[in-house]
This record gives sequence, structure tokens and C-alpha cells, in this order.
Amino acid sequence: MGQGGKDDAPASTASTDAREAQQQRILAAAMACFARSGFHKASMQDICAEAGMSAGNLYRYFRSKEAIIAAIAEAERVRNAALFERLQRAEDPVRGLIELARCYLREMNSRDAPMLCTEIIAEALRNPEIRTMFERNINEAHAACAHALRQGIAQGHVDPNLDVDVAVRMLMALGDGIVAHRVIADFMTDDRTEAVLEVMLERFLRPHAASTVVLADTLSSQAASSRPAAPLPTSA
Amino acid sequence: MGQGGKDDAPASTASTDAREAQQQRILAAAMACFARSGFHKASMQDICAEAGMSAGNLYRYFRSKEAIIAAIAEAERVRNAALFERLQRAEDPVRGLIELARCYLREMNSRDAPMLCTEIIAEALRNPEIRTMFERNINEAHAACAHALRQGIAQGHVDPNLDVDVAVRMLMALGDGIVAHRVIADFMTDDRTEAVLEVMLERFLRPHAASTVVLADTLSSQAASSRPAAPLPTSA
DNA sequence: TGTAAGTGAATGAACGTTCACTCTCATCAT
DNA sequence: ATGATGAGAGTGAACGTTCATTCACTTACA
Repeated sequence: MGQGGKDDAPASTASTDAREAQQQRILAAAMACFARSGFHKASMQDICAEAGMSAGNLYRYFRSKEAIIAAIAEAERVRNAALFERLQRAEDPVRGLIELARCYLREMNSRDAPMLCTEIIAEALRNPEIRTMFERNINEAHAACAHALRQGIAQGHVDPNLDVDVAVRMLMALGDGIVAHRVIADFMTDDRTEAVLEVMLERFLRPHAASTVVLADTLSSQAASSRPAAPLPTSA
Repeated sequence: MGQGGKDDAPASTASTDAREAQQQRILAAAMACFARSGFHKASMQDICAEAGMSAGNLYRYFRSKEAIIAAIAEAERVRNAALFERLQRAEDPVRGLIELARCYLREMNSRDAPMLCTEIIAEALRNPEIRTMFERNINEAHAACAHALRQGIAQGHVDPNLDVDVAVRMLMALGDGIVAHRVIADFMTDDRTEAVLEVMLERFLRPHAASTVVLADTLSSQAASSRPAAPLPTSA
């Protein structure tokens, strides 16, 4: 990312670069193994073999298996931040979300990525330490999408009757679910999936002519007026 | 399901009933353990302890850990069949799907059920044997929903421009995703989630006044005319 | 008394992690 | 030039645990 030059930074980076390169090698190997077998079934020996490295040496770069998972979480967070930055720059938040979904699906097109993503979710649900590692990622995604939606409401691009926080979580749930189902349902090609997804988001989010009255309960009206009840979880 | 009477079937069921009761006890214990720890981390000893039973005795009822998982898959399949039967009897398929989603969310309201559900999906993505066990469930769900949607299209309740197979998979993905996210996002109460979900399904599935032109590509038109390209997966 | 139900210690394999060790190579007094 | 030095890179056998599964055994009932 940062220092591109060769002889610019004088000292203390010559060996640090090599160290980070090794860490990256281990991370890539671990992601492949975790995707293939899950956090529990993938053994450190598997990761060592995938990284072409002995066990003893691997432990010089990561304190434990858990530390590797934490590093994966951080890498994912950084990668996602780029997606959300593009969303914030979008004129129309709905189009921005559709474009974000497109990019996300493209990134999740490999064989490994969707499996790792689903494994992370499953493990986060039950293991508090893993959940803590990825909670920041989820909260940042939620905050970015919710901000985009509220901005869209203010501009008239988005239905003001929507329960923003729940709607955002629904979209995140949809994304995670699609990523998983695409592994099983091979007829969900990029083209077909993106087309249906675009229709879904447009219809769901856009303002409606007050015909479908089902909305506007006490719940959603309260969410539209002031700050909603629970912008981010962790409390009651 | 079947034999309800007490003295109807004469022989060979007196001890068979006790055997099935034990199997159910083991299954319930296993589901709790799998939900708590995942398929790999939950040990047979854990399941034995949860079921109040020794290891040797448990193996008299299930040949292996995998056999327990297969039995869980079958139990889920039977339970889901009841939901889909109600869907088929619904006059308006959209309302039927909304009602199905409501029931599904209610069933997934416990602490364990969503975790087990997500664990199943994660494991099905990578383990071919587990995938085979649950593939029938997924295909039956897909078939039931797709049939309902096509019926709804014929009756004018559902947008005929929808790519039915992809749309169905999207709804299944949404359901699975919501179930998982509700564990993390405690603000997704039953009320708020059901309200937003109803809006989403209504807007997504209902026929539209041809204003949002985004649909009607070559893909979705082909899916609307005859049998779609891939009603069920497994092939190219 | 025979058959099904139930026990729990034992088994070998595999797990995450550690540790005593070798190898590589820049440094520097000689 | 040379060879001693020592720190970091890398190795792989070994550790104590835990795993799924088995089996010789006891208990309960018909």
C-alpha cells in the first residue's frame, strides 16, 4: 500500500517487509484452509502445509490459531471499507447500494470466499471471541448502509416509512444468504442474480405511492422521526 | 407422524416405541450440542452428557456422528413439509409466502435453532456428504416456493417478469440470512422484522405497472415462457 | 434364563502448541 | 582475507489432550 520507493525509507523496514510478506503468506494459506474445512476442522498442520512452512516457524508469526482468525477479520474490515467509501460517494444511495451489491457478489465469486464468509458467520453466532473479532466489521457495515439510507430518505430517493435499521440488517442478511446459496445453486449466475437483486432493491427501497399501506406502524414511524431505538446492538 | 393409536398396531411396536423415544432424546441432545458448538467441536461425549447416557449406549441407537446429522436432516425435512403444505393451500401465494416466513421466524426464535440452521448451511457448503443430506430439503423448499410463485403468476398475483428460480433462491437466502443476523442484532424483534419483511415481499413479488423497466431481459423472459433453464441444480 | 438396555474404561489417531535444534548470513576484530 | 559471533529464519519430533468409536461387562425385565 504505502511506501513504494526502493531506497526511500532508510532502516527498520528491510526485514519488516519480509516479515509482513510471510504473514500475508500464512493468512492466505489459512483462509484457503478455513474455507475448505472450517475453523475447527482445519488443522495448523494443514495451514503449515498450504503455506509451505513448518509448524514451529508459523508460530513465530502468529501466536495462535485464534490470532490468525483475528488477522483475517482485520483484513476483511479493511477490504470492506473500500466498498463503503464508494457507497458514501454515490449520488443516489439506492443505486449506490445496488452497485455495492454487484461488487460484493463479484468479490465473492471465487470458490473459497463464500465458504469462508459463511463459516465466519456461523462461528460468530456461537463463539463470543470470534464474534467480537467480526462485530466491528458488521457494525461498520451497518452504520455505512444506514447512513446511506437516511441520506436517501432526506433526498427523497428512499421510502421514508422504512424501518431503517431493520431494513439495513435485512439487506446484509440477504447479501450473506445469497453468497452462501450461490455455492449450492449453480444456476445463480452473476447476470441473473444481479438482475433480480436490482429489481428487489429498487422496489423495496424506493418511495411508494402510499398504496401499499402495510407500513407506518408505531414502530417505523418512531424510527423515522428521531434517532431509532437501537442504532447498534450490544444493549437491550 | 403415522401410527397414532395405542393398541392399533398389535406387535413389534411396544419396544420399537421406546427405541424411537431414545432416538428422539439423542437427537434433541445432539441438536443442542451442535447448535452450541458446531458439528466438529461438539464431541460425542458432550452429546452423551446432554442426553444423560453413556457413549456405549448411544452407539446402540446411532451408528456414528454422521448418522445423527443425517437423522437431523430428515427431521428438519419433515418439519418443513408442514410449512410448505400450508403454502400450497394459500389462495394468494404472496400472502402465503409472507405467512410462511412468519411461521419460520417464530420457529427460529429459540437460542439454538438459528445457530444450528447456520451451522448446517456452512457445513453443507464444503462437506459433500453433509450437503447431500440437506440437498433434498433445499430442493423441496425450492420446488414448493417456485410452484407457488408460478401459480401466483398464472393468477395475476405475482409479477410475470420475475426470474422465478433466482427469485425463489433469493427468498430462501433472505430467510437464512435473517435467521442468522437476528442472533447478533437484538433489535430485530419479531414485530419489526415481520413488518419489514412483509413490505419487502409485497413490493418485490407483486406485478408492477411496467414503470420500473429494469426487468424483462432475455433471461427473465425466457424463464417466464417455458420451463426455466435449470429448475433444480446438480448439472451445468 | 435369555435378551435387550446400559455402562465406562480403553484405543489409536489427530489436535494445537512447544522446544531443542540447525541453517543462513551480515558484522567485525583480527 | 578470515574466522568467530550471534541473531533471526526455519525445522520437525514430542507433549499432553481430546476425539470418535469399541468392547467386555453389568443390570433389568419378560
